[in-house]
Amino acid sequence: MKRTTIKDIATLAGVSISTVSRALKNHPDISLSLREKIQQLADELHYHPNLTAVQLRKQKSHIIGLILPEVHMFFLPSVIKGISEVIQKSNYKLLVLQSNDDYEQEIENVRICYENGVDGLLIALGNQTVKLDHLDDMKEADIPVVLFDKVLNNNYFDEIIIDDAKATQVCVNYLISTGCRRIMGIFGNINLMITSKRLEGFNELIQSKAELNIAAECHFVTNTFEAWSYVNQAYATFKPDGIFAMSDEILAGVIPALKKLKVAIPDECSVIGISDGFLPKILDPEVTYLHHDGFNLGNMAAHHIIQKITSKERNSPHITLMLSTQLVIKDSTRK
Amino acid sequence: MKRTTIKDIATLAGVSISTVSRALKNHPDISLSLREKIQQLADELHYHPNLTAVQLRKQKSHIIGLILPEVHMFFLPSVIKGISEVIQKSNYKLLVLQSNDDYEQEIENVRICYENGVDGLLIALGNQTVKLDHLDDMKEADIPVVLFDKVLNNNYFDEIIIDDAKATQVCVNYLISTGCRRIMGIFGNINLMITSKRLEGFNELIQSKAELNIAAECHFVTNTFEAWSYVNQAYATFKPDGIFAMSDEILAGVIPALKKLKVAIPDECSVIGISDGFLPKILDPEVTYLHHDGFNLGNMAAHHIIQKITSKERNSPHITLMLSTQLVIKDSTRK
DNA sequence: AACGTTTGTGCAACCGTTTGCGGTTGATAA
DNA sequence: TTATCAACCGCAAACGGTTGCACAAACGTT
Repeated sequence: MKRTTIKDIATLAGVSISTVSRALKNHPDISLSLREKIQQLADELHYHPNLTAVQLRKQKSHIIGLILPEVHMFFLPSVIKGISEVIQKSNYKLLVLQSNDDYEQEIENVRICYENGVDGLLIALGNQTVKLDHLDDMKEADIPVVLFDKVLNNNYFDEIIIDDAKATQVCVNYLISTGCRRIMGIFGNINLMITSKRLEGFNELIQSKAELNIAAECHFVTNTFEAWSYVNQAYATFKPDGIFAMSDEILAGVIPALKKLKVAIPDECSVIGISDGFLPKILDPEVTYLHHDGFNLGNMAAHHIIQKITSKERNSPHITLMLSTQLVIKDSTRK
Repeated sequence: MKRTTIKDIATLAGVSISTVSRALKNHPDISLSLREKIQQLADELHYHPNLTAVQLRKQKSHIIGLILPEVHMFFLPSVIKGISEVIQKSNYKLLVLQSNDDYEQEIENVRICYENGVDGLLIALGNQTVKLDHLDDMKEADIPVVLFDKVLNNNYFDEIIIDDAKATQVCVNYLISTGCRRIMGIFGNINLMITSKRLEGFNELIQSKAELNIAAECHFVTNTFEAWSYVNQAYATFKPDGIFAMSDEILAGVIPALKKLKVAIPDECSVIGISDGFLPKILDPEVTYLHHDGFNLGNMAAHHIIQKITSKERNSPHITLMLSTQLVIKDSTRK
């Protein structure tokens, strides 16, 4: 069955399609009686506007592209939720694409967004991405782009992140303040700016505490399982008394590894991480973490892109939004 | 800067737009030399087709709607991943909408999908949904719809699920076979068919083992925290020696609660659940679970909807796809 | 009676592509 | 020379709406 169009209504009502179009959006030009008649007719015929046609005519889609490296259970679900909530409330829709940490795929995804006429693009970069050339078309077409979480230094596209270096320092500093002197830092993929910044913060802090003679060791993993097996294998040799996990994904490997090794947390070894806040609740013992709220991040990102879409001010300068974070102290660290 | 259209290319090449259109898709009607010239021109101008226009003309969007009750960290991420992977490989795109377990919102989301001209719809129902009237427009417009995970009995729309009753029975039966005689079942929202089926399976099994005189108690919760607090409060009074958790979300509350109560798992109380398989890896002790693979579910759902979209056979009979499951035995249950 | 004004509606162009059909070439065969 | 036929390309309608503008009728004003 073909869906009913504005034209069908026009024929039935004996008026022109422009009249129907106006009547359906309550344009005061059309007499009230006619408006009501047409609206009722539309209801009866189950009329729904064809947004594709509207899109074409109005040259805007009310669609926002969301490109993610990968959808896994950590952090991203709350980000998606945060984004989606704001987007839907503002009558936008979300085109979600996965890049699988593959640069080619990411390029492809940007292209898809472009061809589909998204009004804006939210993107978290994959770990192979080292330049932003693939966003050039967006730039030229004046389509707002906001980078979040996994970003790259640039002076054009806005970004929403946390102060990674500082966040890391807060964590490590807390470990030190509770007496840790042999600290193991476990980080994600080193290609990501999020990782290099956190690593930088880590190293800086350790150096600034040179007088305490702290032994530190860093390692990079790409998923929970790698984190698990690294700790499992390296714990005995380095014998840390404190471990910093830069993300939930890593944290989820660290704790089980320590438990398998029967290391007492925090008596033998403290654990701290940067986390969304949910995982710590289900791990045993509860983990002390720097709270990095994914939902909030999603909210901000969505609000920001919508604001950029709506505002005429397209040549506003590049800005970086820093989210605030907060240390939540639990049982995984000494007091 | 306006994006270049087929018309711009036509003007520059001194040919008509139809020629350009054909040349760009390598139509043999156009001479090879002209084709190459036009394609090169298109490259230079960074031409990208306007899919909105194509959509309107061809009357198909290559967009598939995905409606979810809520995006949380359990199960759904792998489902999304599974869907997304297949969809993208087949050159489709995903419009993702959240219903927040709100019926009105779900109706709205279906409407959005319809108006945006999705070629197909994948939907997991919210817990308020008791009828499928909101899918009538889809039915009339002959747009394929596939229900997955959270479904409702019906004889029109295809569904992809597991055999919930049987899955539950496998779990509970295992508990019994290892000696449990006081079994606590913790289930999700009772409005969901997924819950009622599992509950049904649970009760049936208990009854079929009447000669063993098994004490059973069921309770319904809506999230991890509720599961946690229920176990925390009800454990002492019922004193179960085995707990069945119907999902990851619940499992994530059960284990921490038992640990807080210092209940030895599995010595004092066994735990078993239906799970995606990831959570058990990070909980301590590792949980025995019936593996319900979200990624696979996503894959199947995506394949199925695409198959329905592509096949001309629109009046094929309603079918229910049952996914297979497998019991994975770990430390949380006695051997 | 002639003239603005308001009110209500229709015309037609436009958004960017696709595609059936028809027309123009030049070459080949009769 | 002329009919035939590929090969190659353009015309124009169509997809389903939106919107500036013209226009007709009805109304009140001097």
